[in-house]
Amino acid sequence: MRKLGTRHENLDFKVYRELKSMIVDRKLKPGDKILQEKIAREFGVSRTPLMCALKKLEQEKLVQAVPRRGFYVRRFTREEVLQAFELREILEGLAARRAAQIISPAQAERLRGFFRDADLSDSAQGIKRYAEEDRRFHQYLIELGGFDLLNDILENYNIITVSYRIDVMEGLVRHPRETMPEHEALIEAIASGRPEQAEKLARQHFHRSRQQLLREMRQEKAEGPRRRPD
Amino acid sequence: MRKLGTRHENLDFKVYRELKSMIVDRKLKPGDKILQEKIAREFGVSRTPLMCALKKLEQEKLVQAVPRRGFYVRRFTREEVLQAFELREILEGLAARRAAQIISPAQAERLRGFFRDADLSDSAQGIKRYAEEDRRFHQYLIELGGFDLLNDILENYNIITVSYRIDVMEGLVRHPRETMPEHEALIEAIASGRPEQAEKLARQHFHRSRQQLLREMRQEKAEGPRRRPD
DNA sequence: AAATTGAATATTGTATTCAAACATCACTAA
DNA sequence: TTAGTGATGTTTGAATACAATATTCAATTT
Repeated sequence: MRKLGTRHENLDFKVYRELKSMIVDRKLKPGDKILQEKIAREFGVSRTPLMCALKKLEQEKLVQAVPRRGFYVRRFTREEVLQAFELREILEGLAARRAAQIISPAQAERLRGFFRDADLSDSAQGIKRYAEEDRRFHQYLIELGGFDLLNDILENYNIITVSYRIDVMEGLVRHPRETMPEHEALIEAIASGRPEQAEKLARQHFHRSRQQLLREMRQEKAEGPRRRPD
Repeated sequence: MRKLGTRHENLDFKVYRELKSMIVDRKLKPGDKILQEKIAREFGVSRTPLMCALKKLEQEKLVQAVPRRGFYVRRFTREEVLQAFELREILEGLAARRAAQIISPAQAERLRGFFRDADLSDSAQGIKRYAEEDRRFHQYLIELGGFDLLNDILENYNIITVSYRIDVMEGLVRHPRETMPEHEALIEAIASGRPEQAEKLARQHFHRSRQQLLREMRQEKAEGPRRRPD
């Protein structure tokens, strides 16, 4: 006695998902103006649900609304990317700790399966696969934490997506050969139920990536900051 | 050459703010159905901007949307309140650390002004004032951290609002006489620029509140869980 | 009486419409 | 040439309109 309208999915949500993936997949590029009429026609909906979807994306900071002028795909600043990493350091640290506390044997087995046959060469293919596995791994880790609010936050603020917005190595900040041992140690700490160790390792993992990112940014800045087209 | 439409504030945002404060102030109570026609008439707007505002509030989890049935004011579960505290423990810990790193003399002075002439008696008036000061203090602390993303998250997820949703002592989990010394120590650690100490104290502060909350919840459950009118 | 049906009514989700704000561009004046 | 001005066309923000779905409640059946 409660599965009435449930199943039904409103148009605006579909539009929201579609648009979001277009932005994440770079089909819409930072700075692009969102032509409502055009997108609405493409999606075969009116501007009403599109507008709603855009407002949602605005809240997530994927698009920027300028009143009376329209919506633009947002560009993340260096500062924001850094902040995303800083947040992940503590939030995924927390998730790792909780995961280690409540993990089931079946989950531990699945967790240990990650990166099992990773290709650590420098091939483009290998890097790409590793980057994908990296995302899946972190996603699963957060899931394991069972912290709904945390989950929502990371999801809605695209914290993770932002983290892969570096322009080299498929968004990876460090080379697989460097992060692989860290992943293995973290997996083992969680799978074997050692919360303190898991949290420490997760934080270390992000901390190192953040330091690396900082170094790169400083270097980039020193080399002469390219003008971004406003 | 960029302050064109800026200044203008769309209707849906005004409606959003108005509705949000109605919910936070309990003019709309958990479980209440939101009658769009009625609210729109009251606010003197059409349903279009109201709908948009409701979608925003849905994303923040202040209201729940049931497709084809409407929007309802959400009730926060005990679990959610606990999770809010758990998050604040680490997020405000981080904010405190950063605040201590970058605080200016003027800010330090303002910070030291908090709770200066707090009324620590048991009078309803005193408790209320203290609760208000508590909110302002934590708000300022987060501001001082200068962590925009963190700010947004705490704001948008109503993490702080949820924390004051306890039904006793104006939402305070512990008595002012107990928290006052903790506040003082934390203020001093930040104002005098001791990041590690500040983070430790902030986390301790929340940890204790969370433990207290847990105790109360267990007790309440043991005494017999009251049916909530569903 | 309790359950079921189904028309009447209300509400929702979306499309359409419209006025006001903004962009564009040709034209004028310095 | 360049800055300013106004005519013209777009785009936005919001109201209204409307079809689909949900709710209500009286009438009917069991």
